[in-house]
Amino acid sequence: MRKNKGMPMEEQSGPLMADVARLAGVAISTVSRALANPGRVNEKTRARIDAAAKKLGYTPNAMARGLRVGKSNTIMIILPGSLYYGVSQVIPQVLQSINKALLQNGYNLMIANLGRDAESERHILDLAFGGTVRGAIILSSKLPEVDGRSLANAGLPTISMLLDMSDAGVPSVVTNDREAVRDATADLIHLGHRRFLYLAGPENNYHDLERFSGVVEALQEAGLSESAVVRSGGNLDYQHGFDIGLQAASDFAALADKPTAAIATSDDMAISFMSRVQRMGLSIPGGLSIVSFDGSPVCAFCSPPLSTIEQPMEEMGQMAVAILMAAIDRPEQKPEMRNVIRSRLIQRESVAAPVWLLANNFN
Amino acid sequence: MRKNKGMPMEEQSGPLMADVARLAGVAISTVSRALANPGRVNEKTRARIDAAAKKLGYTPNAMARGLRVGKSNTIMIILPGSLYYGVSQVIPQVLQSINKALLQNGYNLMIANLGRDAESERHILDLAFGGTVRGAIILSSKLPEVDGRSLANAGLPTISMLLDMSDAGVPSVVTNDREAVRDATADLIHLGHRRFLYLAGPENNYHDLERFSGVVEALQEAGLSESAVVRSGGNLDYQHGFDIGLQAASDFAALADKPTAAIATSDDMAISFMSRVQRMGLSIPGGLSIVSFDGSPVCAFCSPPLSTIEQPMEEMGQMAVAILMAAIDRPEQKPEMRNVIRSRLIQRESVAAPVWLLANNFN
DNA sequence: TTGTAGGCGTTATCAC
DNA sequence: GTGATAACGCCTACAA
Repeated sequence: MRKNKGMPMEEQSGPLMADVARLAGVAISTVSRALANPGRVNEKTRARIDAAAKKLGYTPNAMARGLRVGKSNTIMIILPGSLYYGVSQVIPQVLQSINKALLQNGYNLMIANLGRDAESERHILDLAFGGTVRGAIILSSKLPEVDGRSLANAGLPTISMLLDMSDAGVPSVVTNDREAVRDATADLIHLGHRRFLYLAGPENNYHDLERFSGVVEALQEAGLSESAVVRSGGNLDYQHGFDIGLQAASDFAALADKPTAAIATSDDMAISFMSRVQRMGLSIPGGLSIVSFDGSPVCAFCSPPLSTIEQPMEEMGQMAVAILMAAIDRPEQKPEMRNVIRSRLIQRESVAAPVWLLANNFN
Repeated sequence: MRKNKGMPMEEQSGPLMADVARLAGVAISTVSRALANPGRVNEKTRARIDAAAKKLGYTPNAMARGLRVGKSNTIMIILPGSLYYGVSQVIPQVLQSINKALLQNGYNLMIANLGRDAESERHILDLAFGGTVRGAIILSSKLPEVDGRSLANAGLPTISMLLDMSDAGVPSVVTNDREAVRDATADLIHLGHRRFLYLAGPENNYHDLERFSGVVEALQEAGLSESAVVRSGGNLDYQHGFDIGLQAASDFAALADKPTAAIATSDDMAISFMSRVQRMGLSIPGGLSIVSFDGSPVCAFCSPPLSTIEQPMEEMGQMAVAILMAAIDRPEQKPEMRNVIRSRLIQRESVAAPVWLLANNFN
């Protein structure tokens, strides 16, 4: 019989370490050692203990261990409340790769959604300050902060992914958006394009700033004016990519001096944009070239197949976890603040030289 | 100074309940009550305690509470290792809706991946038997089971989603796949189609069985033979939907007696299939009608826009959580074993009457 | 190499 | 209404 002073009514829980110890005829502490530190215990005792544990189907209680050692073994990933999930599979890929990498390090993954409400911030801070999690990977631009508490001073190892938060002191894993877009734009210029349409996500978002800068840099390098690019969008979230594309198609239709190339900042917007302008009678890439962003597999099956800049999510997830693990295990060692993974342009048939150049080939 | 007998070196942790008690000038137990059970404590004391807690930035330690009450407040979602993430956004939507619903009930969401390896099964069982999680939502057809332990007898409230596991005693939330496909097929028959191509996911998978049965039922009801449908695929995972579609296009090309309608069991396969057969010169829906499955938003922007059967993920997630909460809070009450949410066919331009019927309209 | 014992931070019971 | 106190299950410093 167990004692039951000060305890609530309880359904039967599984076997305890004490049960294993009794069956193996040793002290509890020996069981603990045998399980956690097999080297520090006699081989024969260890075998007896293992057998007993297996026989009872013993599983250590994670919360008791966590409380005792003052460390949890779960990591939280903070996803923006308005989660972007388009054709790009970014989120599932991130989750998959992070979870896999964490598992190999003995950690679990917990999901937290960061909305615009104080409630979701409070929840995340509870997770952080309540010792539930041991570290965080954040995919949102804002650090949770509400009534005095802030993730920034939770003493919680935190890594940012996709967005550069190194300014806020958070080590970040990002892609070279700007460079990739600059190169893609330079390619278009090289093909003869001189007038561009840029499809923007939410204005002033890190990605928008980076990617648009890439366009502008390419124009400057080619001696072209910034006025060579027309911006569309800026008021909708990436989540509404399809709507951005539709709006951009309207904008395009209304332009007197038509661009010959479009640069979309997500595959969603590229796809709906392309669909709509084709329906308007425009031919692609003949009448308009399109380059897009995200590297969604489905782009290969658009008509025409869509050129797109791929983001190596698998690699980014692995690196984020590696940096996080280092931050946990060796806190004294200052991590690299900005970690860049290279994007790759996947070239497909949505890009060609502009028609006027093909027609009168004298440039 | 804190005592430190038998304890490892420790970095400073946050304020404790004892600190709040000291600052408020009450006993620890009163603080505990004030925070968890505000009604059972004097209004003025409660206010003093709240103020003290806020001032110190106190956050209760979740593991200590969990250990004490013998219950955790996290739920795990078990995702298949070969995670299907195509254009359909099924997984992100599921996660989003489940997480949101759990949050409202005060629970956290933990991710677990169930691969084909014993290691991942062991990990999940550790979570279950180690008291880390309070319940599980499983999206995989196999219940983790390894060396004696099985999720089936972990005493862990478990709900299946997408797949019907009611046979295994697991309450399930599913869509009416079969019925939806039957109706869609009946529509095609009604339009005049008499010969069909069926694009299958992995053979004998629950979804494949259900959906193909739907096709066969419709044929039978119309007095047509089962030989009216040709199956393609069956050897690849849904994850490789694009490849299934490409293979189906080859199969289609090789058929002497061409089907006039195709039924795809995921949007991915429909999209790559359509892309490939169009490239072969086939016109859609003129030469071939296509109906697909998943309801991916991108289908609206295919050319032609793709008819697809939508799965209401949001609703399914909410129901799964509702049932899980009931299973946790009222274990004596037997839950409904099979919970069906209706799918909806989104009709678009990829479906039309077969050409021969349009041409000689005498049937 | 093994056993003893104290305590991680919280909550529930019991007594006042 | 409030305070003292004993657990929850495990780990580790220390003694043997």
